[in-house]
Amino acid sequence: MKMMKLPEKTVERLSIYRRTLLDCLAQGKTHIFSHELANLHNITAVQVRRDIMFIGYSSMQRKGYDVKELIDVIGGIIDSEARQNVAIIGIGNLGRAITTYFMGKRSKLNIVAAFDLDPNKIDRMVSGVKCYSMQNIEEVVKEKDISIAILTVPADSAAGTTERLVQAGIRGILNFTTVPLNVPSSVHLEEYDMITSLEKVAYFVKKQAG
Amino acid sequence: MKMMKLPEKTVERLSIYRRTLLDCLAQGKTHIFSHELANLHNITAVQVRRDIMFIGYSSMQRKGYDVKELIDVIGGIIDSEARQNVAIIGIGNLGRAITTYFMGKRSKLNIVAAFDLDPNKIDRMVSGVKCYSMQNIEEVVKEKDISIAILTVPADSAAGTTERLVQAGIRGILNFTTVPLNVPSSVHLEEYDMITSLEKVAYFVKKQAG
DNA sequence: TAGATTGTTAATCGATTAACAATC
DNA sequence: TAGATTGTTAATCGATTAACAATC
Repeated sequence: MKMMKLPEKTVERLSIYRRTLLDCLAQGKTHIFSHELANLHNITAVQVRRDIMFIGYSSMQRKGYDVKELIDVIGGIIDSEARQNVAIIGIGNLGRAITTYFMGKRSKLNIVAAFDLDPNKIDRMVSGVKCYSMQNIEEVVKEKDISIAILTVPADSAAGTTERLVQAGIRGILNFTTVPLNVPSSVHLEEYDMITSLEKVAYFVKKQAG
Repeated sequence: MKMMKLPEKTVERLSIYRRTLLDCLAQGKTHIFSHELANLHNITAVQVRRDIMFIGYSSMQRKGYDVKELIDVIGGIIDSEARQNVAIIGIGNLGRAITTYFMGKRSKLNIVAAFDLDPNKIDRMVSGVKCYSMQNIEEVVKEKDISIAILTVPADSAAGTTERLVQAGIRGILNFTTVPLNVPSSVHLEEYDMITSLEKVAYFVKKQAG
């Protein structure tokens, strides 16, 4: 069955629902109503139902959604069938924070390599991941079949490193640098800018002061 | 002059434009066309012009926007007149990464305190910021007039800590934990979820594989 | 049944883009 | 002038919400 393209926001929420559902399961909860799931995320029950409609899941009874089934259905939609290998590019404070965060959490996404310039890190394990030299990006990406890169390098090397990742055949990049990147449309790019987030909070806090 | 409410996305882009413009200024560029600014961010020139229209700035000549003036106008819109004090709650890898990132960068936003449970950090400087005990959140927030909190604590203490921050009178929270938070509407909440971002990249990478 | 809940269509809201007159 | 650029209105697109029939 070929799946229709999901709205971006729905994909994001499905990822979040799944984690909440896993918590519910761990607590022994077998069914959950749309309004319960909605309250846990400060959104409306209609939105939850619409998202679930998109993935074609139905609850059958009026007892709410079956937690276990829903977890599996979401997994079937957003997970890849095969494992997807991930690399951290730049294993400084941020790189280590992200790595520590993910290690052992998700089954289909595996952080299989880190890259850095620091000779003290190269060829060692850092936060549980083998660190390679930046010089070997191309080889290691191919050798380990890495399709996704998390970019946590200093701003001045962001553009150059991205160029090399694209050349090496990476398919998706999650960019934590404050440099806007240019990639071909065949590479999926997700950018997160901490400074913007903080300035945004500051702006809305100021506004309220009115 | 009372400023009209800006769209959220416009606020985000203004923050990004400003940093690009500061780079341009540093490179001695005095004027910039809408299409140049657009190309630097992979967006359209129309969008840039519309954002600039929102803040009521005009270029006067057909020589593009005056870089310096535009920086100032954006600052006048998104910055607070007074300084805004920021605290990092939880100064682990992520907290340190963020702190290092911001230190000395922005003039109106100041990270003035960190909080942690680790006795080795309390009452010391960590990444250039004084670290206080979590037990003293309420006092220090008031004493130092902290209006914004960056939440980088472990998931299991996220909800409790948020409760205390709200009680202490915080006005805005930037949440990096994977726990969705509940705050009164008077507190501006911005959430960033790394796991969702990575799962989203993975989903779209998979899709392309078709 | 009456009440709670779901799934879905239509309406609304917000953000982006197309189109174009005005300006230098 | 002709060409490039801007500022702005109208049209489009995408996401959320309101409304409601169907189900248990």
